[in-house]
Amino acid sequence: MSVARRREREKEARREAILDAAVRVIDRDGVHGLRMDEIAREAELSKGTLYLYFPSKDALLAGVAVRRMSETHQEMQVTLAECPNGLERLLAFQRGMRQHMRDRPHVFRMMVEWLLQPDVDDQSEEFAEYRKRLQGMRKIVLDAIEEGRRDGSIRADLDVAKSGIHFWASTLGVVLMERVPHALAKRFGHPVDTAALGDAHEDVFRRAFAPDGDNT
Amino acid sequence: MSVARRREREKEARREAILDAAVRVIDRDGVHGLRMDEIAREAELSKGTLYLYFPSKDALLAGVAVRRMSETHQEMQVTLAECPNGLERLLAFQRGMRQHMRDRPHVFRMMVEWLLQPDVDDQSEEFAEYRKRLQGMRKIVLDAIEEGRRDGSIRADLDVAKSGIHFWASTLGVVLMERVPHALAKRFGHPVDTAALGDAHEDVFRRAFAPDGDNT
DNA sequence: GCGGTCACTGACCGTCGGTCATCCACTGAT
DNA sequence: ATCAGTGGATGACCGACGGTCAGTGACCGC
Repeated sequence: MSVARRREREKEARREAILDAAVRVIDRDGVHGLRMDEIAREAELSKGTLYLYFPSKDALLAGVAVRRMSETHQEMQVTLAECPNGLERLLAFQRGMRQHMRDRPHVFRMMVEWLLQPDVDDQSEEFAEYRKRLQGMRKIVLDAIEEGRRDGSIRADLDVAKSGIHFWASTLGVVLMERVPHALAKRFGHPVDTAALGDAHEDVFRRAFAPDGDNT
Repeated sequence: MSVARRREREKEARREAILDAAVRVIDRDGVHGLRMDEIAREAELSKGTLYLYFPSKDALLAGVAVRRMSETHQEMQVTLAECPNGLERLLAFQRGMRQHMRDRPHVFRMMVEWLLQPDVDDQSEEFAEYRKRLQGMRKIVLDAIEEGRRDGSIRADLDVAKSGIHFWASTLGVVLMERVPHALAKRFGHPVDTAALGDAHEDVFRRAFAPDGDNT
């Protein structure tokens, strides 16, 4: 009775093919204005079929996001392992996040955009997986701060949870502004030096987290 | 020939009435899922009429945003004037922004959401006005840093433009996360202490911007 | 009172996420 | 070989929503 197994394999393959198609469309046309019909066409399937594999557009996008999170996570493990202490690891994490957003601007922009939407479909399995990955990311931050406190690279009087969530929040802000230079220019009326953002970000947290009397 | 003048007055009044209606709808139902039909119904006008006064939904929202920016700006002038130095003014500005977002969660959330949209209609007069207000806000930040450098409350070796844009970016991140506790909880799988964000934010910049050797 | 203007209306359009009646290829039992 | 049953795939269709425009009527100057 290997038919059932083959069916299952094919089903999984098709699911992956749909995600592949979605990534191609996103990389080609951007996330903005991403249409299910377009993904269907790229995957050479009908739109209805997409809904056999994903309960909603949000779920499909969550599937794409999970892939990207997974890639980032893997790439970062190497870099993070090389860091001499907690503070450096924290800063490397933030650099890694920003780097990855630069590599896949559309995909990451998508992740951020629907992160802000209040009514995202969060009931899907895909979303549950996405949540898991995100928790993993967050754990990296918390662990790095914790370790930095132990190895002396970060002030011992810092509240880990508090600083962690704030580091996460401000990094989100930096990434957002780095990734929308065009929108920024529209709003501020002239180009903005987004390249400086990363520098400033790192410098600020280096100083804010350094033990007292250590302002290198 | 006062007819023309009266017409103009009435036109302005209707425009304001539409904005009033929009604000009421937003305050009642939230920005999410805001429909032009709903604004029209609230204003006791037909949808077509809205488009006689605003070229697009984005423009109408920009009109609402301008109102809010104006309110914030006014309220903040008082507080800012009382600050003893540049650093305190900078921090007061950030507190003011966060405070206002707390008072008008829906409206401010809207501003942020379509700030992230790449294809917002930015050709309208309303948007131009919005841009002007935003530049005003940004100027407060830059001036505060500049003044802080002069009065010694902020490190003299800071690059004003660089630090300014970063302060703006990270404040944006903090505000975003403060304002979406529900979405945060969804993603992190448990409630997040957003109240701590403001504290941490202030603490970080106090330390990062303080002159060397001054870690109070 | 009459032609012209102007604000206003609401039925209608195009787009897009999502649904469902239907079809068709394949399977396994007879 | 045949055929009922299964399940994957289809695409026409729906409803929601931003935006449009031909038509209406109130008011104005003449």
